[in-house]
Amino acid sequence: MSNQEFVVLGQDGPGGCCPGLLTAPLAEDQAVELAKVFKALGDPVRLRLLSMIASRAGGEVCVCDLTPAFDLSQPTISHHLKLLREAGLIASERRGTWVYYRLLPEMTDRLAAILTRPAGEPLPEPTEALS
Amino acid sequence: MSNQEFVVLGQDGPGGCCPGLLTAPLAEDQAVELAKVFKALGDPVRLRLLSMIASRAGGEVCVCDLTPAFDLSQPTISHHLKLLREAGLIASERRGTWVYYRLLPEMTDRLAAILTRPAGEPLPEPTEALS
DNA sequence: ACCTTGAATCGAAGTCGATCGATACAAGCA
DNA sequence: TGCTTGTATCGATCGACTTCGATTCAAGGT
Repeated sequence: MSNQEFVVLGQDGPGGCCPGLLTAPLAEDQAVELAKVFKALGDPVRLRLLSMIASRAGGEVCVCDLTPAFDLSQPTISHHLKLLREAGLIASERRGTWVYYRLLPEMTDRLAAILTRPAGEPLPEPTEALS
Repeated sequence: MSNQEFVVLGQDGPGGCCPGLLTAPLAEDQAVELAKVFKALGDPVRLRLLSMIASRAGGEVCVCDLTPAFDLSQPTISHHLKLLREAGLIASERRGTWVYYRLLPEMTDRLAAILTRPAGEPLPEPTEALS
């Protein structure tokens, strides 16, 4: 593990919280960081992995339970889990022979906040059919 | 326009709303559909485009205002706008010589809901440092 | 020590995606 | 009609991504 690059995202200096994406033009740096996380979510396999991990009672899933749920090789699943981990969406812990993954809800919370518009958005026309 | 494929996402049969991603294991079909939208968000240029469109007072932006904001060719910007449009995130309308884009808040609202966990999530350990 | 099982890493192969220049299409104006 | 400007499409290039088999690493058990 040398030049691996993990997503940290903003930190929202004390006082200010969640610039928003839908309210201000989003600086290039923030766009690059955010895109990494969304890119991690932009694959059906990873979405299902995340969903299986997040929805598990107890909050943890053994890789040995995830791998057989897909028609993919074990290295491929491991690769996808690594991408989700580097995106800051999940964390892993080894206990004995097995490795357990769990959701990092801070990241999904942050994404949800970023995609939420601040209540009374003007909404130019209610539902004018466009292209 | 023949075999273009636009994302419609779920429709949430009458009564049930927003399965959630974080609460249930997410079926393969839904994962494929959702992944298309997140993939559209998984690029810094598209995130900035979406942000510029969404945060614009009046709700509309002319392409002629978007293109010069990037160090990219006009066909490239047009391509990114097309992907955002096919993902159901924005819509376009031609008025005379110019084409205007606006946000489709239904999709961002849906994504925000999908990423929101249902209030009292157990949260196994408060903040135990993992890998 | 050796072997077995679970998981990660390592190349390699094939596909997908971002970007460009060239070109086509749309709309207004001379 | 032709010219000009704004936008979309086309075809090609090049890098990134998904997937695999083979291998390596980690931990236990014999």
